[in-house]
Amino acid sequence: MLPATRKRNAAAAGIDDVAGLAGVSPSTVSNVLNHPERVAAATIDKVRRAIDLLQYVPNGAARSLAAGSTRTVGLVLSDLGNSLFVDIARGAEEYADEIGVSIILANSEGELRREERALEVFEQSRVRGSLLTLNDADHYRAIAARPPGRSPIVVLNYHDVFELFCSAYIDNVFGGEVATSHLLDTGRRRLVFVGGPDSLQPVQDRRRGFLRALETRGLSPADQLSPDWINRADGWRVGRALAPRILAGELDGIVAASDLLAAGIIQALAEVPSISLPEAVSVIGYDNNQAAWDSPIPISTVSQPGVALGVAGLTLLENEFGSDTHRHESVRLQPSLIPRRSTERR
Amino acid sequence: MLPATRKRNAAAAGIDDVAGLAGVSPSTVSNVLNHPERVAAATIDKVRRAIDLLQYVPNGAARSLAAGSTRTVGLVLSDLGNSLFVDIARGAEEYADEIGVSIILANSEGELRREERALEVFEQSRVRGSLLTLNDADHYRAIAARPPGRSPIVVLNYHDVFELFCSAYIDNVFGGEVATSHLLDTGRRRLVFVGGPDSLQPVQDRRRGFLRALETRGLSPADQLSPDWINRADGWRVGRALAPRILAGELDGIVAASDLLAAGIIQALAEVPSISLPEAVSVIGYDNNQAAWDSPIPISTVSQPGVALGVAGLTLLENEFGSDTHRHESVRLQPSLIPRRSTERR
DNA sequence: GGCCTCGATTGAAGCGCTGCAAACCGATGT
DNA sequence: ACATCGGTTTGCAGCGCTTCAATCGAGGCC
Repeated sequence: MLPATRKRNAAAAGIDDVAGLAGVSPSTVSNVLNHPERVAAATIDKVRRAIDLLQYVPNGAARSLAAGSTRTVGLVLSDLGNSLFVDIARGAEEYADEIGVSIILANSEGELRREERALEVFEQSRVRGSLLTLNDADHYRAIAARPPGRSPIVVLNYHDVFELFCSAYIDNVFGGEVATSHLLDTGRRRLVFVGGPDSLQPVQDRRRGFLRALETRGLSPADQLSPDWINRADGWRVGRALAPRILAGELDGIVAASDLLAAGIIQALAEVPSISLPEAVSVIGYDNNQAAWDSPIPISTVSQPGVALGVAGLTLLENEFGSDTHRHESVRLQPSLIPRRSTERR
Repeated sequence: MLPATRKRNAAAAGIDDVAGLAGVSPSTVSNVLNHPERVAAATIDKVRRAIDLLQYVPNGAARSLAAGSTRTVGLVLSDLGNSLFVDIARGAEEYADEIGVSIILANSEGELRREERALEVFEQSRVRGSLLTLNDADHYRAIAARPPGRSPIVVLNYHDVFELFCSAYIDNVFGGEVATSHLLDTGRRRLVFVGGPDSLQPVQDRRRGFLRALETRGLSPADQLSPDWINRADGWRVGRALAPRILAGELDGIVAASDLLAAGIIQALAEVPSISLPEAVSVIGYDNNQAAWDSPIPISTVSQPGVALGVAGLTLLENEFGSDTHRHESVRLQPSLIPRRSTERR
């Protein structure tokens, strides 16, 4: 390893130093930290003062070793570029703060290898448990096949139908339905769904929601398009292709599987002077991204409760951690409609 | 297909169990893990087999307690929504992997309170040191005023002129210069800079680079605009305002302080049929965001070496950790030009 | 053969903290 | 006056691992 050059601070204060200064025993200092209710108010004061004075920072390693458990949970995020995951982190962190837990993050880039490695690192640091965002069934299977971990895992943003884990996810079918119903409610009838590929479970679900909403009212889709991906450029191409059909009156509403897609479509349509939005055609996106509100024509969208997802995940984890007789459960969260100008009634 | 039940391991194997199974002493197991060069090859084999068999996961808390140091470093990111920071994380993680260190992330949302809290959590887990991305001078001052930490901090994406810390940052003045020179090189002469507010140090620097590039060639700016912020919507407004001036031939090149800004400008201009890009006007952005390549007219941009920044930061940290006689240093990284269609020669 | 050397292995001593049971103490009840 | 009783405080025994000095054993050498 490294040569013995390990002293930065002359000597970091330990619990004994604090105890000495405060004139109590180390145990009492420990109690102040962990079970303040057992300690007399005056003593707490003395000890706190000593802690401040010495700038004592308890050694987490020693704490968790002695206590046999941590107050840390791991969170593996699969795409830091996606605001949904950032929201999940935000929610989990917020709630963690509340219950006095700390969160450590890891970024898997959606790669299975890194998901596994992150879980390993977490297990080494003896987290209480881990939250893991998952995208597709293959990863799910791989994770489930891991040797039974020491600490519970809660799966986020993926519906674990087998209930091998606790899971929390967002109801994308419902989201698609909500988006579609909104267009129907504002008087549109000739709707097209834009989104692909269907190998992405959320996209597939949104499409299913779209179809279900129409079916419920005895309508059928004007069309369904599956661009290669769901980015702005794909939307732009779709928009170009759709423009003539809009002018021909073939369709009056577009349900896009993502805000980027919707933004691209709107952008393409804006370049056609004879099409004015939202009169000629309503467009709704999905995700409540920056792209949606930060657009010349603010885009209606379906907002995913990422923050709530984070909170729900952590809650599940804490439950599982507490009980011995635990049955895995799934929590389903509902997305919500955010109407903006792009779907205003004409 | 999948095991229907998972139960937690009754008792996780410890180093003694491994030692027992392998028929050696716990010390030897420890040596296999930490100083394999001291152990006979045959013994290593035996021990490794036992470890696998028992699925032994060493207890990190105990390790770092006994060893007195960790192989973990903390990384505080100020904006997970910005791909630069995600790249920094990627770079740091990559290099960390290489040198056998693990990274724990925290998300500060650019809030000082959370930056401080994250550093505290890191210190409790006795990281080797922390990487901290900073935005503005106030935070820098607050962090510098903290009681001298036990572990070194390296500041990222902020030029610490006082050298209170090691720092690694990207040369935004140079970036602005490169962007501007590119427009000049492609025959544009009447350039305008768009970006604000100047309280963001990077924006200010980019503007300075813009001015410097012009000055070098004895030119002066056609104009400088300072929208409230640097998002797409701001760009869109700027674009609307600029359109008539472009038609009037007042300007033929736009240097935007961010890709979102550039994308907004281009979007606004695209709606004016008589302006065609990039013939009428060249636009260059900054950041190499998705917004830049994923645009109907791919946007030239200046790419920031986020990955390299992460690597540089971790390198600085490791240096500081190793040596006793350490002098803080700053590493400056150069951004690079990515020419795309939006600045093609007319 | 006895002695020395050197790589490989081991036992014991903590790392800094927490949990627990035991100890303490002033107050209360009889 | 003495036993009792909560609320507080304390001493002690580890938590699971690493480290370091001590030990072991197999050659090598005179």
